[in-house]
Amino acid sequence: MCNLVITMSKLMNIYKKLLKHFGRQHWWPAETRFEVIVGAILTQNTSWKNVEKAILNLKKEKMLNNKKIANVDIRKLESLIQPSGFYKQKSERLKKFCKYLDRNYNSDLNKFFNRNTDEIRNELLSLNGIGNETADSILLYAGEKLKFVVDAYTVRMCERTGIKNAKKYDELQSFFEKNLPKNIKLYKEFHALIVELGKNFCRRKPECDGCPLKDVCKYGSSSHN
DNA sequence: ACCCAGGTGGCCC
DNA sequence: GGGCCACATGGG
Repeated sequence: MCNLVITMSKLMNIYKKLLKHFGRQHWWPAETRFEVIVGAILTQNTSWKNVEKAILNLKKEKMLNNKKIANVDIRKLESLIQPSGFYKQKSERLKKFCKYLDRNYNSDLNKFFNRNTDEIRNELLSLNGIGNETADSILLYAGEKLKFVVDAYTVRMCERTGIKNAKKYDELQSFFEKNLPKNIKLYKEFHALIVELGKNFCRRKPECDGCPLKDVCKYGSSSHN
């Protein structure tokens, strides 16, 4: 019981440091929840800048719409999302998702999300091209569900601060979900901040100069940098 | 000339 | 259940 309280405050301490240093991130950057879903699929192992170009192409062609993508010629879709990389598999997977949503929910995201979170999650995971992180990004940022998103930056941050040593997705996710207040806005902001941290400081080699977690990181205190 | 991006699935052992 | 690998574009 006492350990739980300590871990909670440690996590919130990290959150506060990140928020103070980077400010609010305003995630997810999208106008609709369908746009969130498209972005979540396109950004897999890809920089957001490239995804923005792809989404802009879809918008210019008025193609950012579930029924339209479900019925578009695959070559056309490939050419529009080409800047986001892996465009052949991404176009196929995106189209399959849209077809699935159209067939089973008449392309209605309200129907799709208006169910038990675990049920939606399992359904998302059953679709080709949607793994843990994409599914949870969709649940949290498009569906407003209480699901913490874990990514490679999260694993790295936890390892370096020593707050939790775990590599398995589910293990790390439940760690955050157990030790954080059940607050969707907090989940959204924390994940976004961890990504921002990772982009700036937590790369392969420790770069601790100016890092907001320097004083709680095993690389931050002495010999490194 | 590397290395990395807001990962995932397939194949092998 | 883990360790590789392909997938593709664009930026540092």
